[in-house]
Amino acid sequence: MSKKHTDPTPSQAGSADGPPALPVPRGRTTLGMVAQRAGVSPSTVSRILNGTANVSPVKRALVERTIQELDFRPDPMARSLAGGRTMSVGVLTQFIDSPFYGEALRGIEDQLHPANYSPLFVSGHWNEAEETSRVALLQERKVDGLIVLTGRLSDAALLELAKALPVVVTGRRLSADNLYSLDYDNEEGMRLAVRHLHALGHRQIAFISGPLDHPDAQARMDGFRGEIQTTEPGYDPDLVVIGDFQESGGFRAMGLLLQSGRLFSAVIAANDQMAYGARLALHRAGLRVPEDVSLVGFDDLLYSAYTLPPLTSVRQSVYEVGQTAARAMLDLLARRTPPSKVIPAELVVRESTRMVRR
Amino acid sequence: MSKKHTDPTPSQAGSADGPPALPVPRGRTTLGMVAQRAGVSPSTVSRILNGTANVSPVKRALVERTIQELDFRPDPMARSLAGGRTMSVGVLTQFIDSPFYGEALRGIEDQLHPANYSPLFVSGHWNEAEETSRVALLQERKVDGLIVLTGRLSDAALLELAKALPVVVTGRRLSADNLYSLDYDNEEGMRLAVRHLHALGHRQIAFISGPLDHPDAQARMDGFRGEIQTTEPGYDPDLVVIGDFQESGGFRAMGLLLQSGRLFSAVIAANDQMAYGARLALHRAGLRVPEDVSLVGFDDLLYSAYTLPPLTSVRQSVYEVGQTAARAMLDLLARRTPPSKVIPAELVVRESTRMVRR
DNA sequence: TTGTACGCGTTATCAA
DNA sequence: TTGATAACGCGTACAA
Repeated sequence: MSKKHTDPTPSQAGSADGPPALPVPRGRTTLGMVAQRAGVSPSTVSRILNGTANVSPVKRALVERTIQELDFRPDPMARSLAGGRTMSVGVLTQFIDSPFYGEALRGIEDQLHPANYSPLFVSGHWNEAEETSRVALLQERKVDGLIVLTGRLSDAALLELAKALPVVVTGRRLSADNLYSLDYDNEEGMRLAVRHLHALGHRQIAFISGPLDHPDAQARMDGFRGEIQTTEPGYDPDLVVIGDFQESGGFRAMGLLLQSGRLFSAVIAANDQMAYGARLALHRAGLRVPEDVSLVGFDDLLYSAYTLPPLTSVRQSVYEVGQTAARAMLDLLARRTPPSKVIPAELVVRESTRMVRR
Repeated sequence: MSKKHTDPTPSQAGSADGPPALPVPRGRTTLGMVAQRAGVSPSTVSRILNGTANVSPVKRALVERTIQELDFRPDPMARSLAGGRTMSVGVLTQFIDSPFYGEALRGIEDQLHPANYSPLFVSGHWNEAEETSRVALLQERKVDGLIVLTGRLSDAALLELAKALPVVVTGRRLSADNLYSLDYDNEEGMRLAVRHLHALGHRQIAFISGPLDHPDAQARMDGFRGEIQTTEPGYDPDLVVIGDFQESGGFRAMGLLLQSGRLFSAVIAANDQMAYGARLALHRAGLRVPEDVSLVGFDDLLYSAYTLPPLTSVRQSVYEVGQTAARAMLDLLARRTPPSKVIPAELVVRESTRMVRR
């Protein structure tokens, strides 16, 4: 009789006290209460919850009904303490408000939520030390898995992590047990851009690169260089300038290009943001896009369809990358082998490119 | 002698095995181990950690040193289970990749982290039911506090929540114990925009509103209407059209405006994204900005400085909103009263507006 | 000021 | 198949 929680007034929701009232943080139904009410032991309830062992169909049904009635949901914290899952997966991104990776976050969220997992977002700011400490934080929080969006962690560090928990990493080609890597095809995307311009008759193609210590930037640069080398005048280092993946960097880079006096009829920016900056610089210099120079971006941000002129850009659905990463994580978590999948790059031709002027 | 964890090999970090190796998830140092090593009771360690009671300076120093040596960090889960804090605060936003609220998330993150709190981001998608369920999820996860970025929860729901945990809301004017609300001044911002245009001689000013069931949209609409009513021709309902806060909606809205045959020399869009769409529609119609029509946006997104022409827009530092909200939360958590602060709106004049043509 | 003992809600081990 | 029982790591009455 001295039990603490007795008669836990089930389902008292939906009374007539106003609109969608928040489910009253009821005196917290516990697993023990369910067990008691169903007349079974706590272990049995736990087993049913986790599918840890076989339970007789009758008891299972009974317990499941009771769970419904009491609207019982296991406490993630208690679960974690006891060595179970936290139903959360850590997501290491670089800036929480990145227009590029942002879509990936949404993809992850959209996939994880229906599976009852919660993403835990942390930002590494493109700084290895910071990434390392954020990942440590995630481990403290006992995430069940870790999704790493590119970033600067070493392959070795990732491999090491994969020994402790399932890891999904994008922007890399790595192979290991408990580790799934998902590389989008930066090189191919860049090749597409070069070929497009080439087909339009452009021969002097300038390139605004991202910072080369940035994995995406390096890959895109490789793609550009590789493809351009197979064409007419070949690769010309004077036609490439390094930016910082920001609008301002693109602006400055274009300024440099213009100053250099080198001629070019087209420009590829390693990302859309730099393309925006470059476009403004061209405008300031009295040059029109695409009449005077063609411009190609990379990423196909949402805005790019609405810039003036609408920007031709290389698209690799980052949203899809996020979704795929999350699904792979779910697979890993369920001890299934995720299907390998490549996110294709695709060129979206709009109005910033046209046939070279003769 | 049958203790489980003995001699927990302290600080084995920084050996010569490669670059910034991840701090080996050591066999987890526990509070008990600290206590044992320092020769005090676990409770004493706990008290020092939480400042729960007075401890003699000598023991305190000793324990603190031991904590350093062992690199001990309390387990958030265990802490939560035992009724302590989780050192996490829930953040309800609407879309994790919103270009507008994204900056706020960064502001929150930047403030919370140094204080050792982790944000837990969830998205409500402008859907009251979803917001409610996400908040419930946050409560399950036992967040210490809750930051709500605008959204559709009722004031009543918020007030109810504030009884259970500290709450900070933006985009609202609410007052209650344990609740801090932070309203940015949409109305004033809109007034600024109208006055600017008016000063340039514009009299026929069209307005592209956001969806009116959206709090920000309503406030901005109110601001526009209020100010325009005090001027020359007054408020003309035919000159306002409802958009959806997206580029595409701005595009369509401008199309409608153009079709209507009504004359106007300037347009205000309730947010930058719609301004982008409107600008493209104007372009398609052969109208130039600002030569033929002046255009003003709202939010001053990062891109707006790089659009063609650079967009005149109303700025209210969302980053600052995030920071302020987070600081207020920290205050609430520490049982201090947050200073009331208003985030001022400011007009950033660029090149999309000019004197009306006569 | 300090220590002991218990409880938080769950999972895991071991018997039965 | 099921049920006790012991952790998990920490906070906190309560006692000393």
